[in-house]
Amino acid sequence: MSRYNARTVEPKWQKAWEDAQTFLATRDESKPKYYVLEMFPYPSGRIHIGHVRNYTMGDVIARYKSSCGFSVLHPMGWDAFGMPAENAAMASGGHPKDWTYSNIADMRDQMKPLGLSIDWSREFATCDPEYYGQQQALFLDMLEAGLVYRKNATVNWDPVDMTVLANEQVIDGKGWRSGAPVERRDLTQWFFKISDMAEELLDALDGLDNWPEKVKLMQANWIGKSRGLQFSFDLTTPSVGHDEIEVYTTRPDTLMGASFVGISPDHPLSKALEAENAELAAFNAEIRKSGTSEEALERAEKRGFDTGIKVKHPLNPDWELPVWVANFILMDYGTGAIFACPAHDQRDLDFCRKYDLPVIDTFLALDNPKPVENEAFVPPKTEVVKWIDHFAGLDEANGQEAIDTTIDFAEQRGWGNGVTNYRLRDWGLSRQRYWGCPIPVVHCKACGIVPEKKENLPVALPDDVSFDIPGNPLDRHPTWRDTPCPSCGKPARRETDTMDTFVDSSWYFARFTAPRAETPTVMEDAKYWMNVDQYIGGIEHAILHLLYSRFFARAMKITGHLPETAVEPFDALFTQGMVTHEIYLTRDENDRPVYHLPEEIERTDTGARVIATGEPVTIIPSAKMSKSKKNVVDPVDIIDQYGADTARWFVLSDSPPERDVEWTAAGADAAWKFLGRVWRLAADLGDGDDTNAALEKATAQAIHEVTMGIETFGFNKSVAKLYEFANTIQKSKAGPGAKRKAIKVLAQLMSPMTPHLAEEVWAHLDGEGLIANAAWPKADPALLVDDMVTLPIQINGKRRSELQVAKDLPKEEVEKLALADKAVQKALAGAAPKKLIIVPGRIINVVI
RNA sequence: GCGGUCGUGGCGGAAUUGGUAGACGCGCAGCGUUGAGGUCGCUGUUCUGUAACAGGAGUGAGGGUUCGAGUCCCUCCGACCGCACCA
Repeated sequence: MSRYNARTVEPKWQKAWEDAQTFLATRDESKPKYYVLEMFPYPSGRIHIGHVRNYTMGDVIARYKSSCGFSVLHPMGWDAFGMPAENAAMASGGHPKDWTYSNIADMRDQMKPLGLSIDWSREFATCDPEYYGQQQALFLDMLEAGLVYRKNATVNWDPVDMTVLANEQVIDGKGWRSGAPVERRDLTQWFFKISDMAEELLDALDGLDNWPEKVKLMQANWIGKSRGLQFSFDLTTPSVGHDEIEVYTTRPDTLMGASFVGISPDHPLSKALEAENAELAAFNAEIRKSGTSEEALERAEKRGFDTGIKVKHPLNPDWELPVWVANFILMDYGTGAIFACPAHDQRDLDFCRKYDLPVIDTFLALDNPKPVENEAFVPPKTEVVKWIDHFAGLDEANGQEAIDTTIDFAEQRGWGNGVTNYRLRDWGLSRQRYWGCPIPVVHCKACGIVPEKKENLPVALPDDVSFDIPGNPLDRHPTWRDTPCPSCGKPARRETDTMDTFVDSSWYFARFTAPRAETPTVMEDAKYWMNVDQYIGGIEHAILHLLYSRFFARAMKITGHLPETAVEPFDALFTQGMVTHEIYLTRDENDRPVYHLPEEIERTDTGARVIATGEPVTIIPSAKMSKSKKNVVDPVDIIDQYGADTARWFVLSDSPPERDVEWTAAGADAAWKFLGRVWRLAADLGDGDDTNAALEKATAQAIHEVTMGIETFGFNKSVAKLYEFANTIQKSKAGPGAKRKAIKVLAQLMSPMTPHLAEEVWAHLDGEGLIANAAWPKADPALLVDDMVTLPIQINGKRRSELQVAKDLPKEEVEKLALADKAVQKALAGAAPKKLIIVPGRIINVVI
């Protein structure tokens, strides 16, 4: 008996596929197309077992769809711009370009042995000038279409390194390298007008039937549509050129509970007051010494500064409210000014308790009408509450009714307007960094901002740069930066900001349809291949990447680069879970954590211990893989040890694809053993004309269930069914002819998951051609129906017995049989049942 | 802080979407194969209980709806993802 040897078998079939160009995507108008895409990786240099899971899922779909007669596009590329390349250059010299391309080469070498059905002829990296040049062309078209503009925006500034910091580089309000407290700083930056499409991006979510509900919900919340009231508070005395403060509120119904008016430290009034109020200037300066992330702002302790200015309450001119500058008010949302109603907003309440401001209830709960103390009363907008003094005359009403009534009231009397607002802000794309796509514009003293001419694209990054000085090397590059104005020809300066890497990943899926074209896309190809039929990636991209891509697809339609039908570029989305691994932890003498590699520990009856020292180990299960925690599984090691099919089989087993899966050595071993068992089934098999009805029925059921599993992204269920089917074949007493037929189907059903083994089995059993090109098996529907069913009998909801009946036995007959059942007889003890529930084909419940 | 998700045996997980909880795999136990170990094959395996049945308990905790709840609703606890310059 020959042993299955993945090490020789896998490269053999990979070569066979390559020689036959099996996975080359061709635009074949005679066939339906299918576009499978997994989110492309960042070229860190090492593939991760999470990549293996992601790409294997896509590969299963791609191979399956191909077997079903589709012309499949399954491409791969690299999300290759970004900070890690620059960080590497700063840390250890070298050039981001060399670092990136060498990483790509390494990762490609690690990926190819997985045997993925990828059309590698379409591969590109976003840092290829051929790609980002087309991105620059897109940018210019978007600029012309009015989809891009400039405005001021706040960034994290490291005053020591003299550089802009990303949010992740700000740790506890300090720069990660310098340790200096960061400051907020205003810069003029480029923006995409995504907020203009807020309504459209929100509405269109309804049509995305094959997206996870949770992703749509997260996007809807992110867009954050709200209707509220915009109105002004008049200052009692005009101050620094301001005589009113315009506020936006989503709860105008609580206006009688107003306690103060709050403005953002960056509000124009606050900034104007700084000039004459040193104390406020100091306060604002202090507040600006925090990160710009929303999380940092919201979590910061509530702080405020009383400006001394007073405003009049719009409903009662005798009622004066103080104006405070408060750190939790965002200048980006609404008007950058609010009125605070502490009784019905926890943040406002915390603030008022801290600064001893009044708390006024405006409504009370019907069942528990207690005044607010230290917990704001914030009922759902659907809950009916009792109003204390509603100025528009409400008594008992729910929040939504109150809001609507109040807006109408204000509009009728002309002191306020109902306004629809969105939380979604415009997308700032400027980055003060080298390793990104240059923004193709020129700053000319005479002509202002001038787009680069398309024939001059790409505006390529210069290679002769260094990273030994902080800041953007483009900014200080002597020749690249200086360029003649495309309009007047006089000396001018290039824009030295580059684009956010989210731009690169917002249209790569479209580029894959014509990756070598001299325009961003080619309409014929885009029309044939778009949309992506199945997109697969991590849940961490649920909001930004997907929202930006949806925006870009619309922008590309407007600028003529995508057809109208492609404005929602991803027909179906699947978000897969992580691959996790246990962490092995001990503590050193100072109680600091010490992490151990799996090979450094051994299992004991009670847990595990360090082999070298015998020290007991704490095992943390299901942890995200991280180098520093020493729990990373390298796919290259797994492929060396077991082969790609084992790794592929494992990552599809056990966990549902949307959930995390824990990598275990024992699980990998089990996968490997199973593949060996399948090979042995086929290896010594004879031939014959014999048939076997039971095996044929099992085969039909396996085809049905495995296919359903793949169609519904239940790969773990397909895997379980394949185990069962293999067990059935193994235990079957059928002759070699019948078994041969069953095993060939088994190989086909396994081929999307373990393609190398499947080819080997197929070839061994004299299958025709490559299994990759064989048509997907079809189940005989007649073999899928059972004539008899087993009905469980419950007594008072507890299973007590069961009944074998013909599938179509009339209800009355089932009833008779159920009541005649021994367990039922015993429980009834001669009495009649209170109720008898019979769900045909499902269950019987006798209520006593 | 805000938004979203998840929680089932010793472990990973299944459950036709409100109808037999624990499929399938790991681990463990017993038996067989093997010179031994591993491999391989067979049998068993939620807990409790029993000689064996019977019986009882059971899906993070508590409550509710229902003939019937892992699944629906409410409260709480824990873990994870995102928060606009990480990709």
